[in-house]
Amino acid sequence: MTDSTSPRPERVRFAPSPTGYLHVGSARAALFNFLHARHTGGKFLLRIEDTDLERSTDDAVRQILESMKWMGLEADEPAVYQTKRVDLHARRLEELLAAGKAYRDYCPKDRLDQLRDEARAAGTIFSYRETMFPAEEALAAQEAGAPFVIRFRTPPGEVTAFNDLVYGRIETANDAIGDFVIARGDGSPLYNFTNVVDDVDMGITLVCRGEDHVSNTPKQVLLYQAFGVQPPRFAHLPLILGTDKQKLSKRHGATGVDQFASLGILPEALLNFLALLGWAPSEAEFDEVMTMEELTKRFSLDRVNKSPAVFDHEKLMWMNGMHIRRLSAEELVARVLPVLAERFPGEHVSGNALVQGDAMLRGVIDLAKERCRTLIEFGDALDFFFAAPTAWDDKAMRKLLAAPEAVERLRETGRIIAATWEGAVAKSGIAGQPESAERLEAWCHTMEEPLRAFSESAAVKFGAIAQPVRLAVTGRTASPPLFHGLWFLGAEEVARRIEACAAAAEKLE
RNA sequence: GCCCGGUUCGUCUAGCGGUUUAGGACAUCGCCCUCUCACGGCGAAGAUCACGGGUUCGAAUCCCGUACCGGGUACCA
Repeated sequence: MTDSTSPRPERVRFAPSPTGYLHVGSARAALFNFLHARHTGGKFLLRIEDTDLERSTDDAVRQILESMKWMGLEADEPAVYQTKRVDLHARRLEELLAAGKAYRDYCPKDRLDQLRDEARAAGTIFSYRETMFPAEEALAAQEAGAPFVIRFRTPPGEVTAFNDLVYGRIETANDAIGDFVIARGDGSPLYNFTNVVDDVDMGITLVCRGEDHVSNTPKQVLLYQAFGVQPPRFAHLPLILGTDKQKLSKRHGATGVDQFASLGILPEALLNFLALLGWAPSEAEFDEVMTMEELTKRFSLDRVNKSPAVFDHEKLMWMNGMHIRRLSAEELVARVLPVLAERFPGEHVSGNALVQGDAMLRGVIDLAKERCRTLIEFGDALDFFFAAPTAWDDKAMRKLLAAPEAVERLRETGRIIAATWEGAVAKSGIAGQPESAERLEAWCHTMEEPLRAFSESAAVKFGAIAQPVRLAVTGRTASPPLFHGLWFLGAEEVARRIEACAAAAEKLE
């Protein structure tokens, strides 16, 4: 069995241009490179392509680095900054010039535009050749010290091809490529050139990047040939689209890695989701929720799809919930705590009267983990632990507590809870802290018994007893398990909230 | 315009000439679990495999054309 991607340790790189935040499409390219490197036991490198001084910013560099770190996709070697390698680029440029593989082109811009227009009018592709600018004019321009660019002298008549790991063999006629510009008039090198020079210098063996680069690839292959080196292998990745099948952009919602972080998305969930956009393991049925270890083990570039994929935000949310539930209790607390601290500032988060200490916090967070799809949602689900409700769901109030006998039943329920409390503590062996889930469980059962009895004697369903209490205590009809919540809140607080709600119900109109 | 690429349930996908009444996942709907909401379990609905021609005993799978979508067409990356 020959596997084209597993045995040889590969040196790959992620090469973003720092013109903004890290887009999820780029993040996926980074991820695929990372997975491939790990899968083959190779190296994952980072190169900042900042040769466009107009658009590159330090802030973008910082932001990209931060996002990469957040995702855990850190490079195995120090990041390479292209602007710091001007000497190397200049040297390579001089080599090409000296070998006659590149030349100074003096054709003025308006002349170029004219040629382009002519080609378009004729319905053919425009590809520049040095013969298009008469030699004598070029000589005159040179002597006059006119501006020029440096172009690669593309061998005419040939076909340049490469075998893409994803798209297969792609052939391009050199005459459709033409003599492309590799350096600006001021001598600063351009993308296709620096890309090749640096990939050669960094010993890159496989280039994996977005599909928008396929048309650049033949030019790069030509450059590799000009330098007399074997081109790396190539793998291009299909684009990520929005729900309207257009290229994913800001108007589709979050597109930046940093935005997903602040939405309460776990990096492992984002990565897992992104991995499954355009790639799938070989089994027809498999658990889609995977760790990086599992992804690394199963990942293979030759199973990447050719067609673009729509970014399904709903599925990301589901996957995030799955990853939240798979986190250990300690890990979960560590992730949720900052969210809670920001949402409920001050002494409330740890050591206040309602939620005391980390053990309490941990217990309370655990109550919500099955109902939260993002870290942010923990704040929504647990808000009543940090402050008593100031208002109760109006629809529920009218449905549950409109009748005077219903309000009286709520008060009676409150009295039963208060009366049962201490006995339940004693019987369950639970003290001030939730030392064990078993004891808390026992406390809940002991508390539940007399309320069950009450519902029977009152000839109402148990829900008719529990729901009003839930409403009183949380302000809502949906919450984490009621009895667990009561215990964390404490007897006095529960009593206070029940009375406040009952009083409000009486004023209902 | 020209060059290149893509097209399987709403979405992500499995499928590489017969094992397919096209499998799984998200979302949707129903049932179960149940103090609510979730989680979990079970089930349903959902794809004339873009369309039209071929090749073949046989095609979602191979070939050609058309349509639609996308990428590129820079002294950007």
